[in-house]
Amino acid sequence: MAPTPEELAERRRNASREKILHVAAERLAEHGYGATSLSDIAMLAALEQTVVNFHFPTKEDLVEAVLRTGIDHAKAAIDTAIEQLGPDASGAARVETAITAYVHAISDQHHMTRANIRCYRSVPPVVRRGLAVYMREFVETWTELLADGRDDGSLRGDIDPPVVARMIIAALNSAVTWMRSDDLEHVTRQFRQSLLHGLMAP
Amino acid sequence: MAPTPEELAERRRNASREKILHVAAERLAEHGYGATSLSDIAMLAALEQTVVNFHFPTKEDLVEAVLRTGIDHAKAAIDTAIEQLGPDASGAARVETAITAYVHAISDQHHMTRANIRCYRSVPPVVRRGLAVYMREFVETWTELLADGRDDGSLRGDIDPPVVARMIIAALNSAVTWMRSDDLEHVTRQFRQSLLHGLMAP
DNA sequence: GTCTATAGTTCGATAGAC
DNA sequence: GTCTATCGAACTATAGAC
Repeated sequence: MAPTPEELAERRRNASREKILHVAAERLAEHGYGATSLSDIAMLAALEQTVVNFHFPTKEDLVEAVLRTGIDHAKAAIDTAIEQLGPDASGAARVETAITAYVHAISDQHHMTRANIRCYRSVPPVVRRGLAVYMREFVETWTELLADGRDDGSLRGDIDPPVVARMIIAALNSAVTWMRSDDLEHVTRQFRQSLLHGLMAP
Repeated sequence: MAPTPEELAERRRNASREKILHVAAERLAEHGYGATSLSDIAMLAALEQTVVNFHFPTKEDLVEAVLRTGIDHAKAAIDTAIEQLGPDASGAARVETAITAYVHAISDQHHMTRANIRCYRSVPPVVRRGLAVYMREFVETWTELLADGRDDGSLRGDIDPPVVARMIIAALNSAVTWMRSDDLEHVTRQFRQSLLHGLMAP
């Protein structure tokens, strides 16, 4: 059955919308919130600036959509990796897997996740409030992993999960600033070793 | 001897300049670069906006001065603490001391250091370039501490100092976002234990 | 849905009097 | 050194034609 004119219009609308989200993520990840204007995004998407405002009434709406998707992708990457580990894995093994999965998720080509890491703190308060619940859930994913490991005896008994969770996330996030793609495996290994086994000589 | 009119003028100039630096640091640390206008700073300093431009020709000049001082303070805090440790301390002991000193340096009331942590990534490229050499030195301080510890056998032999240095700095920096002043000692202890001894159960 | 034109802000920076 | 007045640039958002 041939698509109706309405269907064609919707496809075109969605195509523009997706294109905008994609280039916005690249631009936000690369240049940050303040240095990303709607005109820049429109130009990179080969559109007029007003078209961007048509799809996203305000800049805040657009940025929030990008960053929220970035959080979802990171969370999904971790969840998937842990599921593949099976239900009998220790807490320590799951934390190790989560570290690997997350560092991979923030490497090149995951623009939305990188945009979130780069821009979350510099975005207007309205946007941050809209994202707060998703970020909280993300932190809680790590907190629960750590608490499970502490309770099953595979992790130290004296760690404070909420504190350590935020420390780990920040440590891993820093890699977006300086990690190159050919460093990925090396950096991931350093992170796993340092965080799980510590810096002290055995 | 009574101060000459020139001396009085200079004192007044320096007082305004210091006041501007102080309130700018508070504002930058609290609201970030994009949400800090020269008018805000002027208002908080009980001055006109043009006076700010008199002391600092551009916003970039002002922000760079604040952030540079913040880096210097952090570096000085670490150097002082390590000196007090004496020349015979192991690399591991020095890293532990540096962690404690740095977390204290980024707690409340150190507005310039907190401004640097909060704003370094969102500041215009010109400013970041002006600060790059100081930041590099700061990272190298940590890199050398880690390399010393690795070489004297107190730290693991397989750590990659530049990678781990940046990881540690990011991990500690994250505390500015969520640490409350009554958490200071608890958080510092968690950081030291997690980073030095790892998360795994012994 | 997209384009042209423009309204309406905000902000950084400058000129000149005192 | 500080104040008054103002310029000019950049950007978000809206109105209306097609």
